Amino acid sequence: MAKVDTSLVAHLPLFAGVTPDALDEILREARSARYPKNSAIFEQGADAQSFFLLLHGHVRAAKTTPTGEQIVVRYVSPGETFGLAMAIGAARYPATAMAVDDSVALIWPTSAWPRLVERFPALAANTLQTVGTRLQESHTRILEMSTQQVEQRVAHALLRLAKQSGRKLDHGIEIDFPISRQDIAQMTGTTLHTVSRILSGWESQGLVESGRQRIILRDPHRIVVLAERNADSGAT
Amino acid sequence: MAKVDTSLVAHLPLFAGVTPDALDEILREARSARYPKNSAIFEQGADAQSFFLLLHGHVRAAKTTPTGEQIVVRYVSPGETFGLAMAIGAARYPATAMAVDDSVALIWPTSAWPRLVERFPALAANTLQTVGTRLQESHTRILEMSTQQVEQRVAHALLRLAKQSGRKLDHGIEIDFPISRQDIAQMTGTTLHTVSRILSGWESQGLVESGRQRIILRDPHRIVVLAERNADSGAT
DNA sequence: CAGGTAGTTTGCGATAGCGCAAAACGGACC
DNA sequence: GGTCCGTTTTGCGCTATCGCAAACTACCTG
Repeated sequence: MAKVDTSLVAHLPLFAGVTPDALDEILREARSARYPKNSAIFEQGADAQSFFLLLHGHVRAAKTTPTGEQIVVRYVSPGETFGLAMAIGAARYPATAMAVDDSVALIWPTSAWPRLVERFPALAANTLQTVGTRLQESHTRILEMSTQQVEQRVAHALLRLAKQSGRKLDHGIEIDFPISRQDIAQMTGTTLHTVSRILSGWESQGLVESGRQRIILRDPHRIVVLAERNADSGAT
Repeated sequence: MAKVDTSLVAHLPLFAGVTPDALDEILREARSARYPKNSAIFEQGADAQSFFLLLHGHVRAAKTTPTGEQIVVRYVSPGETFGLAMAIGAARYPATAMAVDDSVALIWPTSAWPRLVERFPALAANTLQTVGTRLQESHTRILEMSTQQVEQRVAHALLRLAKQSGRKLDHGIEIDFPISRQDIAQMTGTTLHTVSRILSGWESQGLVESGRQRIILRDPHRIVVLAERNADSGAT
């Protein structure tokens, strides 16, 4: 089993308060794997045999309804964990994970979790923190879906993506993994048609520049204004 | 400080794997308080000085936008914790908690949490479990808001309330705390008007019986059917 | 028991956004 | 360099749901 370089992960929130020796021991239980762009990492409903720490790339977690509609739960960035079904005592994955870019992740067998937590209680505390934060974000998303119009929700979604995975350009911020209109629709609870219309509108105003699975925020500041504007304070 | 009866709480998930002695020690750090119906327990944005375990009654957690709109995050039932801001490392409460019925809760100072977790790691693991479950539920709610029509969402919401806090009647299930049309609207991302129309419709079909802050599911089974029917499989 | 307040019902327009359809576009692969 | 497939754009009609307004009703209070 290839040795994982501790220095790459030691600073992550997951390992806060874990001694180097302990970290070494934790990493010895992991293996790493490479996932090519567009490959599935696990499927919703499958046995949760592993949990993951993303090292490189980007992963999309999506939930599917019985009728086949999907929503994007989140995009995972390097340094974040995913597939933590055991954290909620679930035997099966509640969502599907797919690499949207060539990606590399550390993988632990789910069965190792109870033992690791027992030996290193900080792991549970740290994981609680990140899961709690995600719960928060989830509630914010529900609030937005309940109270805002589609345009504002799309604005918020893009700003969040830019913050989380934005690559700074000379003039603007580019979301640095491939993302389609459909993906954005699935993050905001709308349709790809509506997203397309909105982006077209923004493009003609110089707010964004976008193409096939590619979005650049050309004027983040004005997008922030859009995002915060409440529904009725609009055009004259 | 009044002694809390351990036998009342020993079986709760929060204390799974905690020895009676340890439980005793944990409870010694808590006090209990009574909250009359419609009184605020804490306000969104206030310093998170305490966390809570509900013993009796029902508590509504709601989040408010800058513009004053509200959503109901959840209803807390006896045996559940709330106000766990520290779990996510937040210094302020992210929502407002209000007793919807005369309620009693155990209260720990937030400052006690790190010490308790250190002495009793099972607390962190157990809390992780419940927070994880809530995250799951949150995602389900987002999925519903994204893919279902208002009527289905209301059906799901009522069924969930009935399961969580339903009182079985001779013929039907009554939600056993006061809940308004507005509350249901805030759980499902719609308006009280639309909820009222939907309930009126259901009432005329004998699905529910309802009045001022009171709802009885008279025919849960048919409501399940409504909830699961997808949008286009409707009337002829 | 009268009056007031908070919750509920209902009608009636207005509209944001959906759903369908078709065309344009851009890459990737042969 | 041509072909093919997935993505994006755009038009157009439709409708679920909102928003406002007004009337109604149940309960609480004095």
